[in-house]
Amino acid sequence: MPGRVDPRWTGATIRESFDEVTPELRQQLLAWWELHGRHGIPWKLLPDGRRPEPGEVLDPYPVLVAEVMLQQTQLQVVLPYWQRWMAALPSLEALAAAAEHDVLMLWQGLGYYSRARRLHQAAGQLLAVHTESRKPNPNRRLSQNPGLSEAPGPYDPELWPRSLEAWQALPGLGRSTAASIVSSAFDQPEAILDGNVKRVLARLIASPRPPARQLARFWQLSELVLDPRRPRAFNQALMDLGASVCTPRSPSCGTCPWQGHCAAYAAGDPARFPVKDAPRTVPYQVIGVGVVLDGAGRVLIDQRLNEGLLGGLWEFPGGKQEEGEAIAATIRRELDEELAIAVAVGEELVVIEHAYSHKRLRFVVHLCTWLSGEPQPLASQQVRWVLPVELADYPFPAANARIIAALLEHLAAAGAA
DNA sequence: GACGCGTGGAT
DNA sequence: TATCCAAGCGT
Repeated sequence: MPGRVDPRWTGATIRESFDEVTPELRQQLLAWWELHGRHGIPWKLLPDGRRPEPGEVLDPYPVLVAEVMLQQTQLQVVLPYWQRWMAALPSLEALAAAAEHDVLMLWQGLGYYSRARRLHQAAGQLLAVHTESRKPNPNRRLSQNPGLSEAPGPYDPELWPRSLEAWQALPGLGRSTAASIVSSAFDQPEAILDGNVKRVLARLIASPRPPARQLARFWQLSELVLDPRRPRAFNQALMDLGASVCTPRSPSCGTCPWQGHCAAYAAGDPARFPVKDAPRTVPYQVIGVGVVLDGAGRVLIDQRLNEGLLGGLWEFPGGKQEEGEAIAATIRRELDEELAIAVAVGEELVVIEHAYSHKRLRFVVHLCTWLSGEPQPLASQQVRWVLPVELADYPFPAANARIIAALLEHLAAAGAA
């Protein structure tokens, strides 16, 4: 039954039901937020720079872009990417019309690249629905097409869904991102559940189990505490609290508006929450990489498949070193298997250690000379010979960006000699 | 429900 | 330096 908390959640200072303390929790958090919250986030302001009043609507497009960028990514990292994106693709129409290549260029360095491609798809879907609904349709009754008589807002209200379900149906948008969008843009009462909220709530109730194993209950709890009168402000306040006060390592409980209600604080060791599962050991692999040059000074790159790691980005070809295999042999074998070319492996260009979320790689990069075979995209979307100066026009993952830097240094040194 | 999926900031 | 972890989603 909604509106009632599992008795096991009740911590030392939460003796009755949550229903009785939620008004106080809301008031305390919002009062704290007015003084200490992050109020300058650009996509949460009106065009004139004012904060929106309760119920006032924001343009959903900047919010959509920001919320997808913010998935598993900190605010200060997102900000410059969002600024650059909005300058390049200032509208949903511009995004939908953009080439995927340009979308990935704007996302380069942010990570989780499927987000960019799915956001691109989502823009196309939103616009396709809109275009379809605008087509004259003799079978559609007028009453089925409301909105045409509504007063025009600062954005096209017909273009953007209001319901959580419609947003969540878009690629790359799950419940939390969809809820963030509708609560931010429309001030609708939908609960969110990101890392900040999980941590704050886990401490509030001193949850003995990892949030990931209690997702339904954490969603329910986020719904319970949400202030339905000021959902936009409340959700933002909850995240700000987690980001600035209820931090992972050493929370500043002395300044927390919820200290008096926090079961983890009452238990004496708030940093013990949220309880975590034991971390998985990440595999370690050595990758042989070939920077293949032809006689015209061009270098060979390929575009990765959309599925899997770094999908859609470009790279220098290579692959995993096998047991007992010399790295030069790895490079020759991989370029034969994946590109059907023969190369002579030359000097080592650079060695790069790089950690992903789920594996650690050591890239051993060698300059190579192309010998024979027209490169084939046997394990990639496409392959291309480009001049080194043209590498800046392709989206590369972070580790490959370091290879490019090393290559340009090498060429500059060779040219100067 | 577990796992794959990037990168950089903070400590 | 090593580790944690971030405005999560799709499969």
